[in-house]
Amino acid sequence: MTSGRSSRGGAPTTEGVSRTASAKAPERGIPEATVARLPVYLRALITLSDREIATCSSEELAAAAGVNSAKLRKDLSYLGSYGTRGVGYDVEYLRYQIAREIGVTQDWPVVIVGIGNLGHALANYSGFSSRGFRIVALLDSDPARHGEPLGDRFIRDFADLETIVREHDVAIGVIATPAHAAQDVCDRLVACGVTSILNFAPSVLSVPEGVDVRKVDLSIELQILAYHEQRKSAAYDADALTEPEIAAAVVESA
Amino acid sequence: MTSGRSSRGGAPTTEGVSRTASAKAPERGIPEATVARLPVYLRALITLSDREIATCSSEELAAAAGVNSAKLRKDLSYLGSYGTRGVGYDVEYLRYQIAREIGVTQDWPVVIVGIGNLGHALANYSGFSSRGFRIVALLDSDPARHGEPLGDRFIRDFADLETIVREHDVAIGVIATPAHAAQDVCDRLVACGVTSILNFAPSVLSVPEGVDVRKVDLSIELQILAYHEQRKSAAYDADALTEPEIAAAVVESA
DNA sequence: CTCAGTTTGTTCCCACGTTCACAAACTCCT
DNA sequence: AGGAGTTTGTGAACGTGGGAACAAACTGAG
Ligand SMILES: NC(=O)c1ccc[n+]([C@@H]2O[C@H](COP(=O)([O-])OP(=O)(O)OC[C@H]3O[C@@H](n4cnc5c(N)ncnc54)[C@H](O)[C@@H]3O)[C@@H](O)[C@H]2O)c1
Ligand SMILES: NC(=O)c1ccc[n+]([C@@H]2O[C@H](COP(=O)([O-])OP(=O)(O)OC[C@H]3O[C@@H](n4cnc5c(N)ncnc54)[C@H](O)[C@@H]3O)[C@@H](O)[C@H]2O)c1
Repeated sequence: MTSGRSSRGGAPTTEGVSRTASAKAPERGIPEATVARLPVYLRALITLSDREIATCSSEELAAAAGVNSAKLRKDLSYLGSYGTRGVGYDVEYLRYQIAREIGVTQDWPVVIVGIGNLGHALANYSGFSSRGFRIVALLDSDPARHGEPLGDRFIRDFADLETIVREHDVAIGVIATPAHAAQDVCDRLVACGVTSILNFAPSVLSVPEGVDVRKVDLSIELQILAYHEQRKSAAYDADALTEPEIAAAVVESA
Repeated sequence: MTSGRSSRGGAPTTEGVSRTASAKAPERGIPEATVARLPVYLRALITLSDREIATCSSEELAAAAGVNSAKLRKDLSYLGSYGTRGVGYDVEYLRYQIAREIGVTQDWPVVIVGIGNLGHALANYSGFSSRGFRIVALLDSDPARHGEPLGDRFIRDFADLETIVREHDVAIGVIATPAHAAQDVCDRLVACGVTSILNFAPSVLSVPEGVDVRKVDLSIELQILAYHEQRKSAAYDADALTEPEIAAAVVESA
């Protein structure tokens, strides 16, 4: 296999270059910004699919996904040429191609660690399973919680982690413990072979090379909103000046 | 002080321009990427402060925040010159300056709409109030939930939204309803005068100019992890096949 | 077949963000 | 005071991402 060549859109002239992808190695790598948008496109396509729409233009899909159509086309071009000029994209076909590229045609086993307020909400969340993720275990270190039924599972001892990860070949872990426990839990997950971590705790995790961490931080999101909110008020308040400049500005405007 | 120009990075020559901030108006604007990191620095500083550390270098603070020290210094330089060369930064002073810049020295009233699984977790979350955000109302459209006690509040009718927003001068709203209700809730929030929205529902919200929306989307985060996870396996699996080859591969594997 | 109309895939250019590297500014020791 | 050592603030190089614009590739009518 891998014989086809077929000259992809990428580097056209630099065919059988022998040097080992010096410095710049795009090598089928999709830009991170594009990867982050593919799930959005996928969701939009599923919506169109549910409405039994067979075909759509980049303009329509872009509108549904809330992005610029040029950006959408460029994003999709990284995956290949799945559209037809003059026509548009076949919804089902494109949907499958994006799902395959992201990797959600297969099922990903996931463990959740820390079943408190947030962990309970996550465990009850149906959007998990409907998008290719299967919760194989809910783990907590608190013995008082062990055995508690939740969704279609029971809360289990965090000490069982290694057994579970091995048994189900778990690659993705979710951390929903307090911040002070997060690094420790993270280390244990990594030690068991988990290589992707979604962290809800407000703490900076350090992991070895090859392990991906993404964080979801509510406080940060709110603080970003607060920053912009403050600037909106300041706009008519006092044109956003630093304190020392205020005096000077007053003089100028006079 | 200051006043002496000192040639800021921004537009130096375009001093007292009369045109209304045409097109490019950096005008003391802090880069978005920097704004997103300031809360992380703030958290790191609070940790240092709790440990009664009075001073820190950019190197130390950067390590605590999980970023490059050059990036940290550049980020801080947008706020002003709050460090001392040869010494470092005063923890308390810098902490206050960042908090002020973000706007968390004041208290921001927040409403949460949709008190289901996620809404309950958010309502119980202590990290809200400890970071300058005060939940002034928990709203749900389901009459069965009205009056239910939660944290130090009760769940109230979504219809009360306008009264509450006016009374508390709420600028920030959190949406935790199902996706199909999100746009409607968003419109109602905006109509009442809310200008910043944090959206947990997996849907694209459209808002008028001047309203900020940030989304937190668990599924997207997991799908991004899945993408990278898939590439990790593919690396030694089959060197990344092109589409036409997939069909062949599938046949082979059968 | 040809031509007009449509829509994709790609190129080009600009803006933004990251990192390096170094002068400027400070402390401390002699 | 002066010089060695330290650390900030920033200019410049580099890389990534976004958007306009257009050639290429398709459809369908005449
Ligand atoms: N609740 C929210 O809405 C919310 C929002 C944003 C972020 N967060 C963050 O998510 C995390 C969890 O929040 P929460 O409200 O669910 O807290 P919580 O205290 O309700 O739950 C934490 C759970 O983790 C368990 N735990 C503690 N140490 C553990 C360990 N070493 N191993 C395994 N389990 C352990 C505890 O037994 C508890 O059940 C916190 O870091 C919080 O800051 C929560
Ligand atoms: N539960 C999770 O862990 C989780 C994780 C990520 C994203 N989400 C998303 O967050 C949202 C909420 O999830 P959930 O699990 O809490 O769902 P849920 O069904 O448990 O709760 C939704 C709540 O919203 C209320 N509601 C419905 N329509 C409303 C309206 N028009 N106005 C006001 N309230 C209304 C319902 O009465 C219900 O109480 C969903 O969009 C979900 O996809 C949830």
